Amino acid sequence: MPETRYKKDEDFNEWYNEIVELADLCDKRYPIKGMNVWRPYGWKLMSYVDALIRREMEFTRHQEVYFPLLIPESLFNKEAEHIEGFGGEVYWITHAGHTELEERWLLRPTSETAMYPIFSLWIRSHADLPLKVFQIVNTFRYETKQTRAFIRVREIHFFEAHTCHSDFEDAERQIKEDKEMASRFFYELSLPFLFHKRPEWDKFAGAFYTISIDVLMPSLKTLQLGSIHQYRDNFSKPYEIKYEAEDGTHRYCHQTTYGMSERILGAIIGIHGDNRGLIIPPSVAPIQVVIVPIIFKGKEEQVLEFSKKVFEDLKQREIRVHLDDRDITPGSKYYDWELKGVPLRIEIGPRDIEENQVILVPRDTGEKKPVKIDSIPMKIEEEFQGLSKRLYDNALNLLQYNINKVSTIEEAKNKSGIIMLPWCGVDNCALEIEEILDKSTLGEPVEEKPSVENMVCPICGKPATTWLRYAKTY
RNA sequence: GGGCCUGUGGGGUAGCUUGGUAUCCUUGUGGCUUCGGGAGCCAUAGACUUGAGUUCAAAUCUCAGCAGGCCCA
Repeated sequence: MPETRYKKDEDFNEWYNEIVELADLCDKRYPIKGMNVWRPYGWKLMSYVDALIRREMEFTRHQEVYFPLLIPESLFNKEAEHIEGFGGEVYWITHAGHTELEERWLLRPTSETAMYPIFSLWIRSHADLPLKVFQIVNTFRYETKQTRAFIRVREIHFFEAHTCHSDFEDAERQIKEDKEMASRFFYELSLPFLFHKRPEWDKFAGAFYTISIDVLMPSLKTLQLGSIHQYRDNFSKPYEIKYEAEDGTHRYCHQTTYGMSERILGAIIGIHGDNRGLIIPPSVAPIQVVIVPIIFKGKEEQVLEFSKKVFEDLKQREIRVHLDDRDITPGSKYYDWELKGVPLRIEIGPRDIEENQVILVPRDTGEKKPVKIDSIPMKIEEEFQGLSKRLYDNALNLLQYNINKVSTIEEAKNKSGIIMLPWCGVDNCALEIEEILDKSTLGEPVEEKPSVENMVCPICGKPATTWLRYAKTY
């Protein structure tokens, strides 16, 4: 039984490295660290993830824009904390052609500083608010640490939504909408996640507060898949994004952002995959159904014709279907498509044609199910839902099983995965816990807030004000 | 930020200690027979990470760069 050289549960890191290239997602041979080539299959997968994002953006009335890649240094420098936060990982352009530039330009590490001067031109009155735009672009961060395909890269495939509001309350409503959006979106991808209010010392550079979206990888490290930021008026002041209110006064906007990246692929690969390859949720699978004809000598025509009929029918129903008529053995095709994570396979051989049926095989269970020709579309729908549900449930088990709610350092030391401890609210206490446990702070739980009544901070012994989660992170 | 390891056809490798001849598997291409879980045969193509040094001679030894992987902060 051919499987990956490295096993997922034995050496997750190596398994991950192996599979991203085997499955034709990317090519890591490009000679710049952290800049990988997207291969057609990987890019297609990303584009379906993007399509899902665009659908959510449409649904929540955001408009797509595209801002320039280059930002002049003077614009970037307007917000002090922001520069501080990103300064060390910015790529600079100092020359153009044969001349040295008078003012340096930088490659966007994110687009606040490109967008906001323009927002200040666009927004005149309260009638222009809320402004809700997004873009899906490449951003650049000079990573000095170890890079990893889709998880830590230097050229990031980045989704960023930016909104401007008349006041703090309206910005808060936006954040509520973002959270609902995230819940729908990640459910479609069968990825259970946790929201965290990030600690003061780890929030986005310039934000009032930051909410992270974290998933748990099988390595028991968490992977942050998204960020939602409340900026309040931290950016609108330096960038002068003001509007005239109904009463004629001029006020600064309140802003939010929501960002995600190709790390979503990292999570899909890492969480759903197995030792045979990827398992891609049907919602984003480049190929949702692959048809493998079983061709016997003397019956080639018959089998191919029948297969084509099924293919055309499914195509008309807007199922992303592929007919694999390559001249290689069926078994070889099975392995191929399993590696690429196609959620459903249909086998069609002479025996099936006689029975007026096909064989349906879901990627995760591998169970072969005969299905009468008329009920194929219905069964496919059922199998898609079944597969998505199984992926979700497995991931949810992994997550829930590895959240450890404890009250003392001693208990915490014996646990792996995500640790929950009571916290008094003082930064230094949490930082000390990070040190002792050798984990990073994820933040406070956001959705469900378990009671901390009678709980004390395990460091200083003072009454706890909240729970705080810690984990090893990517 | 610090430390360790690695770089050989498209992919995976042998060879490196002890300098001289590059091994095997897979893949690609053309052909014939096959096809319900990686088919067989024949023919054919394809590599020593880059630079400098040592040497009659470097895949092999030394140094540096680039790239990849691991561990620690």
